[in-house]
Amino acid sequence: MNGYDKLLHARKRIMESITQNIHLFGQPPSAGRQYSMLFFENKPMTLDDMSEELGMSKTSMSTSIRSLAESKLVERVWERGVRKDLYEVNDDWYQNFIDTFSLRWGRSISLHLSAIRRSQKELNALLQDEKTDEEVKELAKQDIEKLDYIRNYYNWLERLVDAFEDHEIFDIVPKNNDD
Amino acid sequence: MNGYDKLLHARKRIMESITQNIHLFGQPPSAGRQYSMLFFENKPMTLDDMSEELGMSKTSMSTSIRSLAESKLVERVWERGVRKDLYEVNDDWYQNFIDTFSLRWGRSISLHLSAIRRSQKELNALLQDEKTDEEVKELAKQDIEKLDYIRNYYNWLERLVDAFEDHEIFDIVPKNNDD
DNA sequence: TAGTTTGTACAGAAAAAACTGTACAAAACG
DNA sequence: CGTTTTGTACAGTTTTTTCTGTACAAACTA
Repeated sequence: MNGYDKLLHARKRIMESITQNIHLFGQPPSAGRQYSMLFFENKPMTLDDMSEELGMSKTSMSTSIRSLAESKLVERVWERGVRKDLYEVNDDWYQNFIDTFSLRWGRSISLHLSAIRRSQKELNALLQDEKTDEEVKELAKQDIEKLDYIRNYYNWLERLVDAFEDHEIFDIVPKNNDD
Repeated sequence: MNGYDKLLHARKRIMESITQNIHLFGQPPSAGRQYSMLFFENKPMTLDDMSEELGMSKTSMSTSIRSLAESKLVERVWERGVRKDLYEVNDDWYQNFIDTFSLRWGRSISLHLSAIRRSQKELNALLQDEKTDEEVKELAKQDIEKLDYIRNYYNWLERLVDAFEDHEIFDIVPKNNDD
């Protein structure tokens, strides 16, 4: 095995590692191969480049690169004289992590909080209503308590997301570690 | 609609919200229905209870409850005189979040770090070797630099996971918020 | 303007994940 | 000890996701 092959071998290990974990960023497998290829490629690539390099359809490249771009894992770049779309990796992995984290959990948080608000309103109405059975009232009380708990949890999660987004998190877990 | 139906309606909204987001905990949809049912049920349930209540196969209940238990989202409890396995939700949602977070990212971290270590070793060997082409050496240098960057990132992520696991995170994002 | 080139919409194929039903081993019971 | 109950392994089915190939609209070129 010559030097260049050894280099490729070392790269390939990392590429597979990335590919196997891209699902943590909500990306399909092909996006993982694509991302890891772009990571080692030192210049921006076109859809046709990627298609050829990975031996996959151009359609597939198009959809997965869009998914990667929406999650800000890759970026479109412009180069004079080049008509095709060019893409390269967004190389701030810390920010990538933060963006993905807020996106994934943020959706869940707002969905839950609005559901909780509505249900608590209904349950409170049930408590106020004198026509409601005592047993049902008892259950409603229990449910309201449970919803109070998870509402507090989601509030915490919301503040956690904020702490990531405004980089407060780096105060307790700093980036720089020279070990 | 009578009082009890209204209660169930309010519950159902929350249950669907939970079901739709259970994938964030790496759980299949059926586990979501199961979990949310257990959440409102005020006593532990057996596989047969769940199967009947959800109208799903017992096999399905068995596999998804195991998945939930492995992620510590539910717990097996014991009750005298009851032969069947009984399950109830683990109601510390903060800890659930932390456990899932560490599990999901922890796997990725150790996988990546070991891949990086190996590849960096190979690339360094390539640099030392006088038989290696200059061009290849140049590429190797670039790759080592890239791997240094992501190694630092994964070290950060590892410390982040630690900060969650030992609850340091509650220092900057405290649980108690009485709004 | 006509002729290319380029990205993506859409329909269908292939692969993966989720779920079901049967069968059976292990445990509990009497 | 034999009988019954209980959870799960496994094979097969359904559903969902991922990927491909064709077709076409928009953008660029000359």
